[in-house]
Amino acid sequence: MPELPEVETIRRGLAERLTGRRISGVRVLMDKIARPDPAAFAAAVTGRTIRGLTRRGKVLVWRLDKGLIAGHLKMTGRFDFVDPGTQPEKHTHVVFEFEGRPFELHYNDLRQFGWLHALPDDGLDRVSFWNQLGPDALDVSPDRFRERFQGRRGRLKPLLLSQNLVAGLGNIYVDESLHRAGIHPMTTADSLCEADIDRLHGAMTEVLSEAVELGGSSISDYRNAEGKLGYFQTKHRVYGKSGQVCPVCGREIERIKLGGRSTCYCPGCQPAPKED
DNA sequence: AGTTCCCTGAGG
DNA sequence: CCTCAGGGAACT
Repeated sequence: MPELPEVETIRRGLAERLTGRRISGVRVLMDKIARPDPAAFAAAVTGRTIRGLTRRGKVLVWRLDKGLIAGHLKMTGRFDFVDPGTQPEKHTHVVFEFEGRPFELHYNDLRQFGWLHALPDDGLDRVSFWNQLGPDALDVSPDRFRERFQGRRGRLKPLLLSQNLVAGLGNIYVDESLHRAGIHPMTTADSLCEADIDRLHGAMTEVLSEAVELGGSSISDYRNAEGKLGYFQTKHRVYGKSGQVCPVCGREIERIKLGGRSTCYCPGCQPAPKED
């Protein structure tokens, strides 16, 4: 489940090895992963040199000398550097080869929800997902954050998950940010005062930047591009910890369903909002 | 605003 | 066998 800190960690790993490198060949093993279609993807990408990688929310963008690749890992997407000629694994869907054969890069995705989209330089704005993407969660000012949430009637958990308000948070970092801010996930945004929203922004910024520093959270099978684990999961206070004791106040962490997502919170640190 | 679907593997 | 996990699109 790569969210912002994991995608950022992967971005750094890819940038280190790929910047300045020329793609000599691409093999698409699962058609639906490569957009707009496998042939167009391979044609657009083959022979191109990678200038660098950027990120907005959970979307990775490879900047090429001509055109770009936008990619989304969804929950189980992974990039693996492997020796040239390595047999693709069961769930390897795209293989990149590079000039001089220093290594191959295998895109692996067990659930096949992720995608890689080859686009012309000005093409990102034509992808609806990009158009609707809010500002990056690590790049949004307190003022802008306040503007985006103030007065909204929805509950905070689904609002924070929706990428068009702020981009990059998933289930882990929403639960962790709300706990650090001391705000119950069912609270509606319009019931927060300015100071509450600022505190939420601060908590989110802290959680995300600490997670980036530790290389993200390795729960289930997340690895960075070098196959290494992240360590932020050791700092989780509520995510995946229902029934355990809150490290801050000692109350038992509870789990509810909200917007179809399992949601963990501490009833001590995050008191329930007044009834609707 | 809530539900369903996409997909596979893990766990009951 | 069933249910759950999850990001986001596409419904209702």
